[in-house]
Amino acid sequence: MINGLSVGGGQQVAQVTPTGAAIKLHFAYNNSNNNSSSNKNNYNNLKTAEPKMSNNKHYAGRALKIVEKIPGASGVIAATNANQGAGSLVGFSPATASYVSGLSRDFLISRELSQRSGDFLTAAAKMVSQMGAGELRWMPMPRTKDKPSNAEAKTLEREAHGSPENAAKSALADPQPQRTEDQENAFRRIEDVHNYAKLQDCSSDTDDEDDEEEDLDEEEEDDEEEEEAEIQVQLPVQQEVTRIRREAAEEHVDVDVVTVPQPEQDQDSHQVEPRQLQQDQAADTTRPEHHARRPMNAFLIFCKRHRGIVKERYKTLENRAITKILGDWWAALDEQEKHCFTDLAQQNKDAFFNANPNFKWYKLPAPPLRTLATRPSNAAAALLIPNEDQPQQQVPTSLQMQWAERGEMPRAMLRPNYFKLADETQMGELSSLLQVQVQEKDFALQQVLSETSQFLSAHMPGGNSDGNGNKRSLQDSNSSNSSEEEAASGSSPNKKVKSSRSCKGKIYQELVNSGQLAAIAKKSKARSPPAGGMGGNFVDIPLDAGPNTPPVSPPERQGTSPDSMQKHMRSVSESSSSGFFDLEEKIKELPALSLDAYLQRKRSTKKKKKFSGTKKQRNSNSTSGASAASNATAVDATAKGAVPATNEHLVRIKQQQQQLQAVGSQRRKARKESITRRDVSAIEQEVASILPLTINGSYYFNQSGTPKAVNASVTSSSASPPLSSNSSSSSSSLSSQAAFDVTSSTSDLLILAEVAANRTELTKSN
DNA sequence: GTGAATGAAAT
DNA sequence: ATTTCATTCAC
Repeated sequence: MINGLSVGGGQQVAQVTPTGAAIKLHFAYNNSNNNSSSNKNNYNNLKTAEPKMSNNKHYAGRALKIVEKIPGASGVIAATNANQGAGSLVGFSPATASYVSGLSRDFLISRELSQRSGDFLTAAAKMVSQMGAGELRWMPMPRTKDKPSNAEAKTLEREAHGSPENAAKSALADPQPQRTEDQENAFRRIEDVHNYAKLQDCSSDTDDEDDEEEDLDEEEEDDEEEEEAEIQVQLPVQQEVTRIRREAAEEHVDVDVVTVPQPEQDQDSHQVEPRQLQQDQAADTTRPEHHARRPMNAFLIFCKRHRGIVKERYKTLENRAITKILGDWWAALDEQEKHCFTDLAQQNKDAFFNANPNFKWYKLPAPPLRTLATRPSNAAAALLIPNEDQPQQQVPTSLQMQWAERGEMPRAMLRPNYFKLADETQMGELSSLLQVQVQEKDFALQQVLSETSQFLSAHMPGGNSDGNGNKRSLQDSNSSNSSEEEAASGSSPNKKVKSSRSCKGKIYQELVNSGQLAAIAKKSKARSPPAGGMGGNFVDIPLDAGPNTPPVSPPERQGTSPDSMQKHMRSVSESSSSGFFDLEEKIKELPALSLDAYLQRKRSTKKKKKFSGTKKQRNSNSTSGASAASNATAVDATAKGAVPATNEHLVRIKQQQQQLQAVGSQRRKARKESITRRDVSAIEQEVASILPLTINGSYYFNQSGTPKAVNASVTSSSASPPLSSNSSSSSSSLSSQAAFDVTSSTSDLLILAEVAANRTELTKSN
């Protein structure tokens, strides 16, 4: 049997929008684990089912999909008909193609149904014959999903039309169909579809469709019960099927193609054609429509810009703790300081909405949560990892993010594609159509690419320079898809270009050459003088400064640093793709605020507060009690064991801390229980238990005590003067403050983090 | 209440 | 493999 494609494999869908002009191809790769093992079974017998249609009119816009499954290949192919007779595309995944002996390896066909029905049919017939009717499936294109929970789009099948299909259906349904009949039926179906397409004139299904589709979402809602059973059976399969976006309908011209690479696929496929660009765009296929992500607000931008900085300094802090610090830091900023962030946020927002006029803050079913894997950073990482020399940890690049948005995109990038159009000869109008549509956008892209290619050829003697800028560009384009904006709006669907890491350098260079990066390059150079001495709060921190990655000197970046390259690339690509608003880049460009300045400020604030007497106490009750314990200063203890460097650091922090005190934001909510074991609170507790800290001028007490077994080392540490040398030590107020917020103040956090870190190290050493 | 970024940790 | 968390902000 054809066991199928791994469900997890990939999904590919070709969709033609009703309007003649609009052709939408969607290939989605289904990353999500395919859960149900049952899927396999389902695949084993592909059946053709008749799609149900509640309304013809709805149906009108809808294309039928033929889904095919190939052993070993996860690909699903869907063919849709354009009702209007515009064109329908049928895509065969390479794997499929190969599978079908009769077809050429890369056989992808797209054509207008009406005009080239013959070819289409022929191809279909071949497929059928090869695969057996059982393997063909008709599917409606609706993008409905039944539940948000199911990330995968589920396609409901609907009746294309007509009764005749039932027979066919039943036949097809038969698990062990006989070839001839099945084939016959399949063939017939195709024909019907074809005819239907011709007849139908759906002018536009857009809005209506949506509604309709929603209805469809509920499987059970369909009137026809009869088919229910079968549908359900197929359901799993359907799930796998990529959801096609309807958006295309809205945008007639828009061509959206998403390709999902299949593992096996060969590479040669990368073609330089515009389509790939398109593919990028569609990336998220699986996702619900609005996949554009909300624009980041000022704070998030700030976080993005500074998280790495904070993290670098407090390596041991948990991300959440860092977030807290960032929050606090943010709160400490004054309007002016915030201005650049707020301003950028606003710009971004404007650009975003510009690009995605239809974006709704709250959209339909919320898109499935992004999983770690799908997260921008991760996704990118995954992609990049293979080659990456340097892990890019820091700020997820915009590319990553974008990829993440699209989810599957990355893979697509990696594996060049899968969805190719058939030979141009065969493609006929399709390609021209695509090109036309894409043309404009591509143009800009092409320019950039060409530059890049030139650059490459000039500078990269290595095999890279294929001389064909296009290719490269195409690849790049695949990956690229940038900004959210694009995704949703489709405003610049085609353009997004992102390069896979291999091209980073090139891209970067391109950008530089093109002048887009010039500004950046300059900046970086400017920054190069490490001396940090900018007086104000702003610090020159290399953008990249990530916890692990040492700041990259400008030269490096330009030259070869993969990371930097990547980032730049990204930004470049983004910018080009997204209408030139490159948030990522802009964020990088933003001056980093000085953490020290912030700390300083904190101190002073604290002092003031101190004087004032009570501070805010927002503490929630946290129980974390630190045991009263000893007086030894934690710091010292830790210091001993700890790495020297850390020590100093610690000390410094202590001091700061002492002074800092006041800052904690009042607004913070009580901390929720943390799930993490080693979460900040835990750290705090430990620390507390171990050392009676004076934080923020007050001592922490534990109420309940249980000092945790502290490391011997720590304990052992002699009591040395309290952290603070100064005022803090004092005391103060044991009492009231004693209750420190569960969420320790940021400053406390910092200290605690240090301590914890040291402690950890000590432990290790022990 | 949601999700935008982030990434470790929990599930 | 997914969800939680911690933050702020805009809806």
